[in-house]
Amino acid sequence: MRVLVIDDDALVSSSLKTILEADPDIQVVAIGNNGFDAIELYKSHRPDIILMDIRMDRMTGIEAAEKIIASDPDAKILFLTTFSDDEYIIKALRLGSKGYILKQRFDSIIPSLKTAYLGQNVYGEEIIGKLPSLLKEDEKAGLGNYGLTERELETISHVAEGLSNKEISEIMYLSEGTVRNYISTILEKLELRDRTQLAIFYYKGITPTKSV
Amino acid sequence: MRVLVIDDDALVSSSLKTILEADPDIQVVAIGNNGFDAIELYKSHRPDIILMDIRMDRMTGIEAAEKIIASDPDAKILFLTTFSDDEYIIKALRLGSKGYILKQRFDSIIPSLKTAYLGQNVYGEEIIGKLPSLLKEDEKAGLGNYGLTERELETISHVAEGLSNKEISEIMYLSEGTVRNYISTILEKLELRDRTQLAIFYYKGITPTKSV
DNA sequence: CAATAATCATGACAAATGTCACCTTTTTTC
DNA sequence: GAAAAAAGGTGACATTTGTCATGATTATTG
Repeated sequence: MRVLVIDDDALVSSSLKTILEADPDIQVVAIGNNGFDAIELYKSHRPDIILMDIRMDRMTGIEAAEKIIASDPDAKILFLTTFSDDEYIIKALRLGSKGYILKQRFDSIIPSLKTAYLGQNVYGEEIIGKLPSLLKEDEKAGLGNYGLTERELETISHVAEGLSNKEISEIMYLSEGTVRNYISTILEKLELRDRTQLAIFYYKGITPTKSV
Repeated sequence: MRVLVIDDDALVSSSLKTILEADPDIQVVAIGNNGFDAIELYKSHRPDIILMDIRMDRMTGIEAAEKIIASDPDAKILFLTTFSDDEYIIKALRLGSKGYILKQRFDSIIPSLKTAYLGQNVYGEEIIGKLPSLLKEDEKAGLGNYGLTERELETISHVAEGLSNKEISEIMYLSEGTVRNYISTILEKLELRDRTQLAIFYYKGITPTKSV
């Protein structure tokens, strides 16, 4: 099985490579750091399956997957993420991608890859638990465990890039006040105190206030 | 070889376990998430070697190592870190620990462990390059690539925990104004703009201002 | 159709943050 | 021993941030 690994964290992608290649059935044909890499490396290497992070700088894994599937509808893509966000799950499912795993379950990656290789869908345990309610609610409120909206999610990613409210407002074509309001409600929903904790949460997946 | 793995990031520690146990010579006897765990688990399991992250919540790997070595001078400890900080290298060397690796070089961990097990010191490539200049300057300016002082480093770790200036000042027994001054100089040294970028830098090792 | 949710906006206000200038006391280093 | 660096501090100031109340518009859903 020839695998393409995409993750913007070099630590994660290199450790994935090591873990995967410990299995004789698996060969990591290339490693990329972003959505652009994913598209290019898929074209040039034609791997059997792509193992890709959802959240990455600039182009998200979902966006990259859309483009890859547009060029090859049979592409098999397995997503990884720290941020257990329902919105992404639905998006990934809609893409017709081969499944969705959480990063937390690192040791289940190889069996999941093999299952996906056979054309079967794979979901992490947390996902399976949520699936019924997700399907029942269908499109409706597919906006994450924390009830975050589309725009709020976008805002978070910019906070996690270290941008100021003003900068975010310019990028998102909003007033600075709106950005402030968005962040205020995000913080309330996530039970965080300030943007720094939000950035930490984004990357670490933990809420500092709860642990302290 | 019986190994104890300590890392506050569950993703890292679980993937380390997977990587290490792929080798028939290695057995991971326990996993811990912080310095306290390290001390307790070392006592109860008496592993041949400890593989430990340097930067962790509350107690750093260095502090934990000090305590472990105090109780067992023959303890073998291999450090991991993302933050390639000279200050830590010197501290680790001074401890008489068995070496120092950077997280970046994930695939070199097993050979490094085996080398350390034999009682030999191990250093990552980046360290070897720096070693001469470090030794030449001896104690002098062992304060990191960015010229950060001891207290500044401490302050950074608290910012990365999502604490406010006031909270940091209470923990460090300083006035809030001093904490603000520290952070101000840290930001200047690291060419960052605010504490959120600092937290991002701490975890990602990149400076948002430079990349944007 | 009515209710709800999402999106976007203002203005006002308090609190937190970051900067600056300036100062003292120890340690370290040359 | 003088100079420099580290550690700690104060007060003032501008800016940023986060909160709140309140309101408008547009989709969406029951």
